[in-house]
Amino acid sequence: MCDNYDPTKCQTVSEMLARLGDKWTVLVIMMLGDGPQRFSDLKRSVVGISQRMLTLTLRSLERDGIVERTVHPTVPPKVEYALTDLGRSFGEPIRALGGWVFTHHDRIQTARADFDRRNEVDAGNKLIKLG
Amino acid sequence: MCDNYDPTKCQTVSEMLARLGDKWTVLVIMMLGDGPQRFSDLKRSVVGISQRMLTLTLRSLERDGIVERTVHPTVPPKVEYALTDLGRSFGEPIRALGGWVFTHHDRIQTARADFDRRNEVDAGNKLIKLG
DNA sequence: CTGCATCCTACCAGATACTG
DNA sequence: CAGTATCTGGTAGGATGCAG
Repeated sequence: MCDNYDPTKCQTVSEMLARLGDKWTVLVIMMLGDGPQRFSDLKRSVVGISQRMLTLTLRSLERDGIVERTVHPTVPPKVEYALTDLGRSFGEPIRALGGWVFTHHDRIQTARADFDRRNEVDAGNKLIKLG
Repeated sequence: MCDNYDPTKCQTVSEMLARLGDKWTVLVIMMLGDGPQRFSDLKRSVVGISQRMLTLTLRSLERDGIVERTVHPTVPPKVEYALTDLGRSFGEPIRALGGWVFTHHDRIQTARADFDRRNEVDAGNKLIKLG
């Protein structure tokens, strides 16, 4: 894909893919798709995420211009996160990918089951050979 | 996204995203997009990949039904890897994502530069405060 | 409430050496 | 040629404690 393109851009593609690959990024983006959210709201809705990971994830997304951070200098502090235009447009290809997995979910599952079954058989054969 | 859907499928979505996130999967899929390739061909074309990682990557993709493995029982051994139909169709959303990054590459880069610049300034302010 | 710093662990990529 | 087996360093990420 990157053969006849700017290698710098391919670098960025890899980076964004790696970003998507981590456990939390997509979940956070999806949550923010419903509208701006406070830090603790996100912490609650993205079940299982640690404070640290939420902070790190949001920082990365903010740096890439996907998410916008707004601090209300009140006490107690209130910080809101929202998708930028860029972030919203990023959601589209992500959803496309999610959609693909949904439609092909069954084929993937059966492929895995078949593979695992074959491997068990192979393991059995190996045992026979060894015995 | 997964709110009103089968949680099992969402699990699969996460898994596939994680798959995409790793360093080599997408590269391998792209290489195979040009047609079937032997193990050592892939090793050569996917620059920097180790034997071990190539094996692992191909096994995962084979398990998910993305890649098909054909052994020719000759000597020396010859093993060919090819995309399945599922694999080829998987390429589409991936390309869509790659395309998105390409088109928005500049915005991402400037967002990052801005963010980093702001942070340097902040760091400077902190130092002033501390001094 | 938000978020940084620190510590600690488990896991994984990479290198190397060996096998059919 | 196409793998497997084993070791090791680096890192992602959770838990905890402190601060503004």
